[in-house]
Amino acid sequence: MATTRFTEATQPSSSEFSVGPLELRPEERTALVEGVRIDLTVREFEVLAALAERPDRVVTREGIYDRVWGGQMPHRDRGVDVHVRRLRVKLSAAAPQWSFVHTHFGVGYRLAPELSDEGSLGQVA
Amino acid sequence: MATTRFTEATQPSSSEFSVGPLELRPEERTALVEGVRIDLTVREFEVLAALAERPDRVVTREGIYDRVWGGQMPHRDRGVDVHVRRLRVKLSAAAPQWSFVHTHFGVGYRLAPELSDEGSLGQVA
DNA sequence: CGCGATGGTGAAGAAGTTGTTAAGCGACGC
DNA sequence: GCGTCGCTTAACAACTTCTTCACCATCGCG
Repeated sequence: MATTRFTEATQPSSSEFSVGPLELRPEERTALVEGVRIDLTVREFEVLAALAERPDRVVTREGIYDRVWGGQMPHRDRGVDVHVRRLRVKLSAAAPQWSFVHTHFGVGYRLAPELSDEGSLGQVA
Repeated sequence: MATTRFTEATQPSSSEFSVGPLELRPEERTALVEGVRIDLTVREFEVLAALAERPDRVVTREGIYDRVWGGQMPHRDRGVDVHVRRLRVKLSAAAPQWSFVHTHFGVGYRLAPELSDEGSLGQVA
């Protein structure tokens, strides 16, 4: 990757962690895919973080809600869904060959970086 | 697909348990056979859980119904049967050499992982 | 062996969930 | 004060799952 080298200067804050090609920097509320920074809003980042804290685990909507907004999720609230969508849009824009967030019908979402089968091919129409 | 390694991070929730090669994670409504996730719907998982809670015991349809749907099973209801079937399909798809759910005619079902006799034979298409 | 009862199977429609888009609002910076 | 940005909410479309039904296979019993 053509990441500019900051010989030392770049001290990783203790809290940052990564899941596959995804790197999270909670202190900066910043995420990187394969080294490329993606611009997430605060909410988007929080949702991502909620999922990233339990990679490959299904996190319920309630769990995400509580982790991001705090408290009980109002019945039929769609906030989580909408933010997950925007997250997906940004993630796939930054790394089209990867799929990260998987839906578990009736339960919630799961974060797991997976290479889409069309990875080597040009790309979907 | 490229299986991503989740080095550690994944801390097991306290409630998960297993029966033979089968692992259940109630919080996530997720089941694994020999470590491989199988995609079960919520109902399917609940039925499996109802059986898994009493391994090798015959659980009556009424028992399963009450555990999954709650309340008295309507006379001649076939819901349990239908879901058991779909469960079987998915289980055997994930682990063809195993048979898990056994029918007890006139009574109910029993969960017991058993190696099918053709396990060693190469009968794979 | 024949019959009634029970379970297996496949399919269609109903019900429930999620995807997607856009409008309304408030906060912020200029 | 105005324009921009992000969050929330609503509405509709698309999709998945559940339920129900019909029909066939199998079981148990006389």
